[in-house]
Amino acid sequence: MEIQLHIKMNERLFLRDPEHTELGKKIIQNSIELIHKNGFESFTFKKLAEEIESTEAGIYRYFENKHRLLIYIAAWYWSWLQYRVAFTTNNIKDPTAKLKKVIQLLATTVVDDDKTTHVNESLLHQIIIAEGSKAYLTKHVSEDNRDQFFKPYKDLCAMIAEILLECNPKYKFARSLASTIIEMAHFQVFFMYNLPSLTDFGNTKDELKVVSFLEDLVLCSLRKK
Amino acid sequence: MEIQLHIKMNERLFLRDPEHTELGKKIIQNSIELIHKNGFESFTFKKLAEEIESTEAGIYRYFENKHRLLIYIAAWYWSWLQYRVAFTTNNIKDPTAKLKKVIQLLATTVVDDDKTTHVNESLLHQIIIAEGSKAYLTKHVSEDNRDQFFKPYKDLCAMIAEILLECNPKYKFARSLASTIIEMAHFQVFFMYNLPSLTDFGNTKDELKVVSFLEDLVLCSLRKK
DNA sequence: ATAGAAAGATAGTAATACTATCATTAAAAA
DNA sequence: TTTTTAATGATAGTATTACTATCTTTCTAT
Repeated sequence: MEIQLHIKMNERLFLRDPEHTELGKKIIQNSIELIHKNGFESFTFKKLAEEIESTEAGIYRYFENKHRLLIYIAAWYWSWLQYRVAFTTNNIKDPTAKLKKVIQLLATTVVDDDKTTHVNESLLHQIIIAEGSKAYLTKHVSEDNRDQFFKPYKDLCAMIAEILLECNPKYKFARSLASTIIEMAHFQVFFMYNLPSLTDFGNTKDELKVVSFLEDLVLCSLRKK
Repeated sequence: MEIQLHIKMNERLFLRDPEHTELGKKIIQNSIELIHKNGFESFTFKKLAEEIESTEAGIYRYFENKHRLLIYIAAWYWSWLQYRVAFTTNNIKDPTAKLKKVIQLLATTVVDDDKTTHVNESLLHQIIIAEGSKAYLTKHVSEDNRDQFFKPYKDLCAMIAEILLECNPKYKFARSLASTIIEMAHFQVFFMYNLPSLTDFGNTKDELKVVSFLEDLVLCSLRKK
């Protein structure tokens, strides 16, 4: 049995749908690899074109600019995570157990998922840790938000907030705690590897310790007082 | 009585010390204004030169590139915050009270401090919220870290971690919680204004609610179990 | 009076971030 | 089978960015 996972993306994110063509898929796949390798700042459509043996102009037919492409792959990532959260927590009754699953999904290394051929989820996860915030840390966030570019992120946040409220319906900051979990699952891992003294896990580099920290943080907050 | 506050900066951050000359001070002051106005992405040394009626080449005598300048002003900000934390919490015995002060300093709007003439702290605070992470979210973090560029941030984090340990010496994640407080004090404010559904404060836009959230988060975690 | 440091003026280069145009190929519709 | 259309390739060109280099002028400390 072969199952293909297809994520329907916001059409305003691209000029031509990259999922529909070979070149499009190559663009996604190779931009993930290039951004992972050299970072978003030094990533250019020219370099990408050389990598896939196409032309710069060809890539501009798919994406307005490299920032849109970043938003695209970030949105894809958040959609995919939401699917994984839904899948993983399905049939689990205990909201605390659900929460633990979610934290683990967010903070630990991803293994490449064969259900999507042209996306290397492992690299993507690392990209989002290091570059994801740049998708919204711009002067045009609000416009981009109006165009619904961040809907997948916001949906995931809302989903986690619901689980938090299942744990404790009286908790007052469900959304903020949800976005804190998401951001910190990534930042603490980034810090652990790159600025270790900002964490308590620098010597072991063990992602499971980030999980412990977040579990402790969240479960304490939700405990009824 | 006039008191001047001077922050000694890491010398590797600049080519010529901007605090020592008129042009240097103008560079700092106006780059803060320009980055605040148009964002870091669209900020260039050319535009800055026009603004201060100097030349691009002149600015390159002070900073290697605009990213170094960003690190510089971020480092200045973190040093300044550390000073404020030390000043504000001085003579307070109760560690919980200290903590509350710290959270407030981090999350609420800054009023321009006359002790420093060439830095508009209010704008600076807003810049760091929106652009601060870009200082370290790069492929060359580790090198920059080796050059001690993030020392002020790490010192502040360590200082907050100490207060956390005063509250509860058995708490296991003091550094990670400290960096979480710092990051979230900024991100939650950013989200509140720009992606409100990621928070619980979108309708009121009240920074004090971010303070409440963080206080709740931190104090729960530190409570002895 | 003069040496040295800082700033101004100007020029130039390679790379980036695009836009435009025209030809070619491949697949789908008539 | 022909015709249309969609996608791609090839090439060129522009404005801006991110620098480096050089030479002159101004100011200031000795």
